[in-house]
Amino acid sequence: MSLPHALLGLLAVEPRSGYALTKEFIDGLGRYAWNAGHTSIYPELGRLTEQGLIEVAEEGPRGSRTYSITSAGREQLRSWLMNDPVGKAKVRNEPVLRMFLLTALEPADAVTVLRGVIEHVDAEIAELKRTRARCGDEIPLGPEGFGQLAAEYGLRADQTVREWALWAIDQLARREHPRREEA
Amino acid sequence: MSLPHALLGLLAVEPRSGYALTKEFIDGLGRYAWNAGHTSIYPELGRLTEQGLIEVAEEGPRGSRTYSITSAGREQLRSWLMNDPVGKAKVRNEPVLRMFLLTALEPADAVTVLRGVIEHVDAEIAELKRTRARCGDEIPLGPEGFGQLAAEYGLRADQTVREWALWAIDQLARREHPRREEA
DNA sequence: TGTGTCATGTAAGAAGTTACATGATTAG
DNA sequence: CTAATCATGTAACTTCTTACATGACACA
Repeated sequence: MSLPHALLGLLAVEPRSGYALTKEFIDGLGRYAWNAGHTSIYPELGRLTEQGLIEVAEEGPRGSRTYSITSAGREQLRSWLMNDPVGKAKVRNEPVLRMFLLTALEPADAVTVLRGVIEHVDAEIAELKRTRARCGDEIPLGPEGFGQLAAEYGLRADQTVREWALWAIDQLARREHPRREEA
Repeated sequence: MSLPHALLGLLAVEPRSGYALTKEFIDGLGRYAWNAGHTSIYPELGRLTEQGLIEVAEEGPRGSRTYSITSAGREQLRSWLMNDPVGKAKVRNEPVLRMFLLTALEPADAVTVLRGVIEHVDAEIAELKRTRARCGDEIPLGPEGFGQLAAEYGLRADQTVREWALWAIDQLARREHPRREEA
């Protein structure tokens, strides 16, 4: 269960409301790392507040509450990130699962899907490049820097998928050679 | 919920018992794509059997049942893979989440973690390369081919993480320049 | 005044994890 | 005969998703 850590991490970078955090999950973290809806986020913010790891820093217009991380929260986050040194963490990645299962399809079908994958990552790559161009070369500190590290990872991950998909198409084409008329 | 599809995919490649499927999740699919324990797998096999998507092909020694996919199951899998053309699938990847949250740490701490990440992927890369060397250059059909596509993806993904981590360390070093004595 | 976005919440049900439990077979 | 692995299962608990629900504020 990493949701509380994800929230602590986001709040460590910048205080935010539950609503803002939800949006961050939808189009930031959620794409590559961890997705969550507002119905998990709000109750979790309540629990973290009870535990003294975050606190309400400000109450705004429509009953909105801006949360910020406490020093206890920062310590907790740090110990989570520094201890248990990578490895046994759990992965649940549907796009990757789909790629792995492609071998169960007829090669021709698999190639069709792979072409779709390439189209999709191409669109994402273009978008990430546009974002990066806006920020220029220097990596700012704070919230922008955060997005920058993540965006760079996203870009590289997408490019890797792209190249792998091209390689896979080539492999599948070779397999199709021997028997062209198989149903 | 992709577990049933993951099971259909594995059984489409080769009939297996629940026990064998569980092992596949632990050291195959589970690392990059989708993890599941035997306590989710066995009940799901029951449900898939009821739905006629898989069937018991053989009963072995210790009450073991070898399942195989039915043609209905194959169709179901195909339509899942071919339709909804990538995109909105859900990701929940703890290792990646950890990487994203690194910006919330002191640069020095972040670098420590990143070094650990590099060590970890180095070990994994070495292992995958050994596996690939055993199989040689040609990609066999069937179960081995399946593992091969996945292994190639794993290798490329790990190498991407490795390079990104090096890049990130460099970025963090630059941030540290201006103020060396910050706590 | 009404449509859209902001902002939060509850509740039921599905899915997944952890702990517990059992017994067969194999290798030493 | 004993430990390890094979092989499956149940039950309680936690977590997540989906559907439902409400109201404030902004803009046209």
